[in-house]
Amino acid sequence: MANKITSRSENYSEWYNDLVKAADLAEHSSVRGCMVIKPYGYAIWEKMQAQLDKMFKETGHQNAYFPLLIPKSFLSKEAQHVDGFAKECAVVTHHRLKNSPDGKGVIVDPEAKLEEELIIRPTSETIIWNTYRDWIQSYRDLPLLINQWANVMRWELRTRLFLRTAEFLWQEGHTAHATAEEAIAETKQMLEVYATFAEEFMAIPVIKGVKSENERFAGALDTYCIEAMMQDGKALQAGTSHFLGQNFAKAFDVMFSTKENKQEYVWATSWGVSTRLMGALVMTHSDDDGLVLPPALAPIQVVMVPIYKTDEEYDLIVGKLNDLASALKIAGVTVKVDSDRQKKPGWKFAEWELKGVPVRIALGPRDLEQGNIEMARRDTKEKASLPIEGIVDKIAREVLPSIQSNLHQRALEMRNSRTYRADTYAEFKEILEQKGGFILAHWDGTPETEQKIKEETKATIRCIPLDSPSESGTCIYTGKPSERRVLFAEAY
RNA sequence: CGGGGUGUAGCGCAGCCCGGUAGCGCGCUUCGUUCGGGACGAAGAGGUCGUAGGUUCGAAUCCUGCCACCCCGACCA
Repeated sequence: MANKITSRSENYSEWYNDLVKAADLAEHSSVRGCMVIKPYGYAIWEKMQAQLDKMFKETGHQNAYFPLLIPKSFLSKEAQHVDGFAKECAVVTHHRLKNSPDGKGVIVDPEAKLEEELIIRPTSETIIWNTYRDWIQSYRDLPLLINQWANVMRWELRTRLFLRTAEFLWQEGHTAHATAEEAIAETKQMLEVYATFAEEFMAIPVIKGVKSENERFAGALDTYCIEAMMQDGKALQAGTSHFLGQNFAKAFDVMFSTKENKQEYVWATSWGVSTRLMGALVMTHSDDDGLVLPPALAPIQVVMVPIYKTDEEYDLIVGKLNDLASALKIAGVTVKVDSDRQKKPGWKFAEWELKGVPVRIALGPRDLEQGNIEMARRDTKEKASLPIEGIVDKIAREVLPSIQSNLHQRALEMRNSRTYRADTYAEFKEILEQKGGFILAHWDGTPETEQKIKEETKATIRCIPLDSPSESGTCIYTGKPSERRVLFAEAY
């Protein structure tokens, strides 16, 4: 094996790092905490972007772009917001370099100090709401539905490829509305968009819910989220949608005239998903042999490997594969014919498995004689010899959709088998220590109790699931009354 | 921010304890043979040993400072 991957059972975290590098998704850069997203990884991100962008536009949003740099004073206008982000901001203080006196390299020119420092955006609420003040005068300007694809920077003390990097790529939607009801509806709508995207395209089952006060976005009245379970039983927040109330409108003085010509503050939402979704994709489906990609997001859905000995055979077989590839492309399938003559078939099989290509086709003289072709599925590792006749249709209509739904099903079963109900604190702790996973339990609704549980067990409330039925019970920690179970887990 | 680790060829590492002018595997280049699960042979190319200073006739190796990155923990809207 050229690229050896630590097995999941041996060390899940090492497996993840090995896999991200071996599958050529990303690598560490020479900048602390910042990664280089490699072409294959970026291609997956582009597929995600394309789909999400389409869904945003279908729900009436437009893209725009705001500055990377935010004046320091903006950040402090919303008190909770600055509290949440102050500790992880990169700050621009100067605008010029000059040759150092000793002639070795350059230094920051002390004379080029900025009047006001600029913050590299950790998120764009402040710069955007400062801009919205000029864009919104009347109820006729509302709703304002904007999305931005951008990079942001949060000076994280501990980083991990895709899951938590100092700089990451994301989209952030920022909308403005005339009423609270409309803003709340928008918040929920975007949560649905994220959930649909996760389930149908990423094949990741998610739990929709509301964050507790402790976990809420800094400056939001409510944070809605989707939570997914990774293979090690830990939770990963896969997307958030915030109802911001009038907090930012008040901080940035964004008012509009109603039909009755009264001045009112605007209601806001923001919502985002990031390259962290790449980490979720890896940790939901992949195995010890490498990446496993859902067809909907695979940059290459079908790879074809020719088997041959002579030049004549090579020409014949690659020609045949090219024909099949053309037919598949017409059927809407993305294909690569791996016609590299330097690499042997065995090498290619291993390589494309590592990269998670959903379907692999191999064609050799033996198959050709019998009118057959070998097809292998990445999800189940099944290999089958099938008639060439009808193979295009079978792959496009049957196999790829089947892989997509199988991955989702498998992930759902994994999650279900590791979701528990706990009625006592002892039970709760035992599940966390011995099994890990999601725990549905009663909670008294106070931040203090949540904090205590977190300190003692590392588990936090991932969300209050939207679909959790009301059920009276008592808090596992304090014994106080509770009306519904909430979702606890250790989180990434 | 606390603890640990690592910086030597594109990548992964050995050499350091015990100082003598740098080596292995993969990859790369050329040629030939191979090709149904990570082929083989031959010939090549490639290194300011993180950095600054010190000790010494001589430093990748010993000493001191600095820098960077990684891992574990705390933190993480």
